[in-house]
Amino acid sequence: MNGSKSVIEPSMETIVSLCKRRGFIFQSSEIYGGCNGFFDYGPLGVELRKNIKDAWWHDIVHCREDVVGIDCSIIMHPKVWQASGHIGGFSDPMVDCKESKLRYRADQLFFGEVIVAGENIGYISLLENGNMQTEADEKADSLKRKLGKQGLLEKVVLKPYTEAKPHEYILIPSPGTGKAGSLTPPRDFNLMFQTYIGALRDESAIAYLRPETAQGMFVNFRNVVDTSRVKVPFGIAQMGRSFRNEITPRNFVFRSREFEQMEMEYFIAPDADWEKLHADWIESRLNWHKSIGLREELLGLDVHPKNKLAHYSRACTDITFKYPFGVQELEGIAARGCFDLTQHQEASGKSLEYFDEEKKAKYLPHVIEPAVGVDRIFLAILCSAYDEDEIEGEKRTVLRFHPRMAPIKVGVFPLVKNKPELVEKSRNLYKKLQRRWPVAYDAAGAIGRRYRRMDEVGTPFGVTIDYETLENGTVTLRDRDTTKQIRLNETELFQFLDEKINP
RNA sequence: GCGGGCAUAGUUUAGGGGUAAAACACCAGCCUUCCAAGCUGGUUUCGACGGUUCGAUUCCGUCUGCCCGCACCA
Repeated sequence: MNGSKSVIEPSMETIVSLCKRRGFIFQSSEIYGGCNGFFDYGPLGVELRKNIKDAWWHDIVHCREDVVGIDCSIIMHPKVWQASGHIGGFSDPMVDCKESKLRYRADQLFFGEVIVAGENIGYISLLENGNMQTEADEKADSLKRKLGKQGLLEKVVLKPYTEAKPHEYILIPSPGTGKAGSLTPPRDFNLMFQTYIGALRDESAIAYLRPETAQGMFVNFRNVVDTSRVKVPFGIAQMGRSFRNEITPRNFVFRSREFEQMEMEYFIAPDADWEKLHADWIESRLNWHKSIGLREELLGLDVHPKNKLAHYSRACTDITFKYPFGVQELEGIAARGCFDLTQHQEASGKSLEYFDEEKKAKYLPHVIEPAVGVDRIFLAILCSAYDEDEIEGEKRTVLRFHPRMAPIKVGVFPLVKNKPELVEKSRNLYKKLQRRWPVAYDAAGAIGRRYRRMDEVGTPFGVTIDYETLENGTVTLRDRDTTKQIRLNETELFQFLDEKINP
């Protein structure tokens, strides 16, 4: 009997099909053929999702003295995204080279016709720079010699790629490879989902769905400091939906266009030992993931090398998880310096400086940011919990969820359903349990079948009302992982469940 | 975004230019004193749109979705 630890590492196919079959996750808008990059959580999925979020909020906000929560609007002032850097390099039309896989800004990529003796013999292209005209004429000359053309070479007239005519896209060579035919037409490259505030589609009404929740904490830094008596070091936490338009959805809910983040900005003094604080948060977050049932041997750390850090980042370590499709980032813990507050202070013109009573000094705090995706944890929990074993020669599929995460905590069954006394007693117990936990009642089919149904959706406990219940009031409590049974009276049952289920 | 593969019931799959099938699952009933038992009955399927054809789920095209590489990304 396999009671303690999962050994199976399921395929994505297995997970996806289980999610569909048991109502954890459906494809969005499925009856219309699906909507790529979006997902719907079904009756069991919504419970698991809620358990993840509740656990995070409970452990990060309620169980700490130094963290408070906020909940910001998804649409914020467009200037927020200007200051954060999300609007910038990404709003211009882009050109991809299919061969070299390089991406260029269309307005920085120039091209020109090469005309010899009044006849077009081809095109040249180059990236914007100080002496492009000279470079262009050199390229034109070498093309002329390569093709062995005679006659007068005209000076190249350079135009940005944005002005190329549609028939020219396949004739213009890629600046990387020098070969024609691999450049795409200029395309708008949108990091963020764009929308309009108000009924009129006016340029001045452009707004964006947030691509991350973090900016909400920075923008509200002043408000929180002024109203909640927090003192550095302290954190502001938020969970909520974010949207990214530029990604390619892949790997089920791992990477989708609409996802839910749980983020915290932990503000510290500029002269604090940020490396130690960063390390503490990494350890604390790793332990948290273990506590909600992620398998230890599938968790890992990825320390980003200094030369690969984003410009606003001093250090970043990912907590990774070994998914069926590979080791991937689960949670990022970044030391972000004071980049964001500085940006918003400048852009808004409002002081975001914090006055430190102890130090008698004003400063912009630095920040440690643990940021994790709800959907990524969801998937990691499923992968950790999935197991197959054998009970008396029969194959069994079981989700070994931590009781705190299980969508349904207890299944209640009358041993047989054609004995009214058993049915009545179990309905009564079901109603009582229901007031405290999500529970399920099932009377259909043989008792073994009902146990297995509950195993497959990860219900940790089954309670069966049998003939002995009628005599002395005790019930059978069956454990999902071991399938062992014990007898308890009602008081003992509630006590037992309370200990196991609540953190 | 680029390249390749795939699309039949809730799931896994068979089939094939002429009334679409199996297993499991699910629902109802009977039976059942603890691990997917049995019996009876039942629900549900050719991703969408066009074309060829007397007739298309099957052949062709377009779209959508899914899977696998590469790129991008939390």
